[in-house]
This record gives sequence, C-alpha cells and structure tokens, in this order.
Amino acid sequence: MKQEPPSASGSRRVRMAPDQRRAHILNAAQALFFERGWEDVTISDVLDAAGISKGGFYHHFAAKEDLLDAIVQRFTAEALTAAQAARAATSGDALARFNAFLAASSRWKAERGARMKFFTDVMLRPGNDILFARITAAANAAVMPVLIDMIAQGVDEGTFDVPDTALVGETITAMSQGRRVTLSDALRLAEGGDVDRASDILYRRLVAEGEVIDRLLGLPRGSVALSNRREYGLMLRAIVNPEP
Amino acid sequence: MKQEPPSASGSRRVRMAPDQRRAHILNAAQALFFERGWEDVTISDVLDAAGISKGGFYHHFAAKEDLLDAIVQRFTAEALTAAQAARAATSGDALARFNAFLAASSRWKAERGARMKFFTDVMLRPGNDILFARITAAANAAVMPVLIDMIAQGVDEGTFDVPDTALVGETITAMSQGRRVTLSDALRLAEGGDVDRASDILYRRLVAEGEVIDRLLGLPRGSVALSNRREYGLMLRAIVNPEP
DNA sequence: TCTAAATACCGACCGTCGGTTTGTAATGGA
DNA sequence: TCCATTACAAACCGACGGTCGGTATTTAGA
Repeated sequence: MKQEPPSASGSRRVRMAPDQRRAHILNAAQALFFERGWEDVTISDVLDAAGISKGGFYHHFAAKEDLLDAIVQRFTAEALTAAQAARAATSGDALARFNAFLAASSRWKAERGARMKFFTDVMLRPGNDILFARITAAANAAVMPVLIDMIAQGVDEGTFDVPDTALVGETITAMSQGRRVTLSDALRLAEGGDVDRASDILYRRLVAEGEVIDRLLGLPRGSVALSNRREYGLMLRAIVNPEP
Repeated sequence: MKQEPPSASGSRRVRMAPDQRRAHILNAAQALFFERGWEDVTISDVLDAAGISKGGFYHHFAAKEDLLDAIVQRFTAEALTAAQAARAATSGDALARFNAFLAASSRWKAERGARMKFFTDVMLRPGNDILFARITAAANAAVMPVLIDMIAQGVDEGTFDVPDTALVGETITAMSQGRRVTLSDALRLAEGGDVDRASDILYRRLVAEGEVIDRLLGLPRGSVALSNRREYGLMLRAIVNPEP
C-alpha cells in the first residue's frame, strides 16, 4: 500500500530515549486516568496529552492494559520501598516499632495525598473504583509480607498474641481499606468548609481502628496509636487550599 | 432508508411479556458473564444466547451496564432476604443468635456455590474480578445493616463488647471477603483430587476467622463457631463430582 | 367488530475504540 | 559512508456498543 508523503508542515518528529518516552507517556496517562477514570480515557486522549502518535505509543506499550500495569507497578514499588524503609527506621520492642511503622505509613499516605491529589482524584470520582482497587490491591499485596513479618516478630518476642499471623495482617489491611469511605466523607466536608468536623470524623475512625488492632494483636486497649490525626488534618487543609 | 423485507425463512418473531423477556435475557447474560467474564462477552453473544435481536434487547435494556446492574440487584435482593430470614429464625442470647446467623449464611453460600457453580465460575476465572467485586460489594452493603444490628443488640444485651459497632461489622465482612482466596486454593486442590486436604485448609481458615471475631466482639476464645466445615466440605464434593 | 394507538421486536447501519500495518526519519556502529 | 536498527507517523482495520427506521402483534376505544 502506498502512503501519502508526510505533509510538509506535519508534526515534528521528536526522538527520546525509550525510558524517558515511556515515563513521559505514563505520566500523561496517569494524570488522565486519575482525573477521568480508566474507561473514560481513550488511547487517543493519551496520545494527545503525551504528544505522540499511535504507532509511537504502541512501540512502547503493547496494550492499554499495559498502562495500568505500569502505573500499578510504579505505585507498588514506591509503597514497598517506603514500607521497608519505614520498618528499618524503627527501634524498641515490637509494639513501639509497630506504632512507628504505622505512623510512617500514614505520614506517607497523607503527604502523598496532599501532594498529588491522589486521594481526591482517584477516590472521590465514581468510576475510578477499578483503578483504585487495582492499585491498592497490588500495593497492599506487596507490603503485606512486611506487615506480617512485623507481627511475627512481635509474636516471637512475646509482645503480641494473635490467632493467626497472616489472617491478622490481612484483616488489619482490609479494615484500613475501609478508611477510604470515611476519608471520602471527610474530604467532602472539608471542601465544604467544615475542616474541623472533617478532622474529627477522621480522628474517631482512627481511634476505633487502633482499638480493633489492639484486640487483634492481643494488646491492652490504647496500645496501638493510630490516632496521628495531625497528618491527615494537614492533608485535608493542604487539599482544601493548595499551596505551590 | 429503505429496508429489505424480512427474509421469508427469517427468524421467528416471538412475543413475550416484558418481565419474562427481561428475566429470560438476564438469565442468558448471567450464565455467559459467569462463564467468560464481563468484558469477554459481547452484546451479540447475549443476543444469540437469548435468541433476540439487537433492537429487541435495547427495548428492554438501555445499555450493557444495565445487565450488570440488574444481575447485581438480583443477587443483592436474594442475599438480603436470606439474611433477614436467617436472622429472624434465630433465638437465644446474642452469641447463640450470632452463631446461628453465621451458620445460616455459610450454608446459603455453600449450597448456592454447589448448585450454580457460582464460586467456581465467578471466582476462579481471572478477569471476573470486576464482576465478583461488584456483586459482593453490593450484597455485603445490603446485608451490612443486618449484621450491625445484630452486633448492636448484643452490645445492648451486654453479651458483646466492641470498640465501634459499625467498624467491627465492616471488619468482619472485610475479613471474610479474604476467604475467597483460600476457597479458591481449596477448590483447585479439590479438583486435583485432594479433597481432604482442601477441606482441612478451609477448616483452619474458618477456625482462625472465628477467633478473630471472638476478639472483635470481646468474647472468650472459641465463642464464635464459624467452623462448620461440613457445609463447605459438601460444597467441595458437590463441585468436584456434580450430581443431577 | 373495526380501527388506531401502543408496544414488542427486527436488523441494517453508525461512530468510536483498541490495535495493526506500512512506511519513514533519525541514530549509531562498522 | 553505508546500513541496520530504532523511534516514530499515520492510514487503516475489525469489532464493539448503541441507534434508528421500520414491521408485526397486541390492546383499547368507539
């Protein structure tokens, strides 16, 4: 098949190193997906946003699904290294280390939420459920061994007492997952101006989660301090009135 | 636009009452979706299976998504009435009623799994995650009030002692959700012939879940008896060698 | 009982989407 | 300098979800 010669004033042909191009496309795609959801963003949209042709795109990605996989992988890798770093930075007995780990985790999530509006964009929009589910599922699965290992060490140490290490780890993660709904409500409240009430709702949820974890780990009430609402409070404010 | 006269030996024109037709289409669609997943089943497939034309289909359903909604709704309604019935059939103190409720629940799930291969078809196939997620999410959300109400009654009665009623309810549901993975493993084992080991794995999981719920409800270990492995054992066998 | 409105249904057609193919300009090593 | 490889462009394709004009059957009103 013959092909028209490229129109003289046609698009510029910009060459990039494969890694750079991939990252470039990925960034554009991620922003679009977070904003409008997986299904509502077409390959053409990504093409326009990234300033590349279809052929160029499919030279770097095999399918639309590959974009999702890559985004998920990026998040997973980040979450895992952050979790490992957080864990390595802990000291003291199992409970102290566990608390420090949880604090670092929520600090990470909160700052991430404030900086890139991950939570607002991904969580609030309906239709982004699939996206959110895949990302968190993968990230949680990656981080799970770290969590379970911490619990196991606590058991060995005699600080924790659990029915089943793996199940308790999964339960903690699964329960924390539900925080998304509370966070979503709080965000709506905060955007409506009622930041204090929003913080309060979040705080109560965190306290309750802490008490549940106490029980799961066989600890006296109040041992696990998940109640670092400061971080989430800061995040709420950062989202409500964003700063450069 | 002129249209060809319908070919003489063309498709028969069968008229049905709207409700019947809807249900008919829905059944065909559900079977296909459970078998091959949401994305891999086209409207045309449903058309062929249901023996209806495109125009006929879109006379009863506004979009493909409507099929999902309808299926989800059907399941939700079934689950809710079953849960309410199970709850109404209980007696005794809160713990006894709770145990009876759990037993009825798993009996319902197990028999359902055995009868219509819901679990095998929907859960094992990769790609059916979306389908499974939407169905269980809706069903759980519908049943949640029943669960929470039972817990609240136990608290009022003084039998239970929980940090936060709603959170505990959600946690129990979320944890039970994870059983899907264990069930999936067990199913694979059972289909490989090792039914005993499969039952055993399931049993251990159920015992652990029971102990977790004990703690969540502030009960002594062994209070909650989730360990009715008989039901699941029967289900496993029913799936492995199905009977007419 | 005749007729007209309502409605269940048909199937060709359409726009869009994800993905493929064919062709070309830039790059770098020999 | 040549040429193989790479990075990209753009025309193209089949399939999909959905629409639309039209037809057959039932139902309601007189």
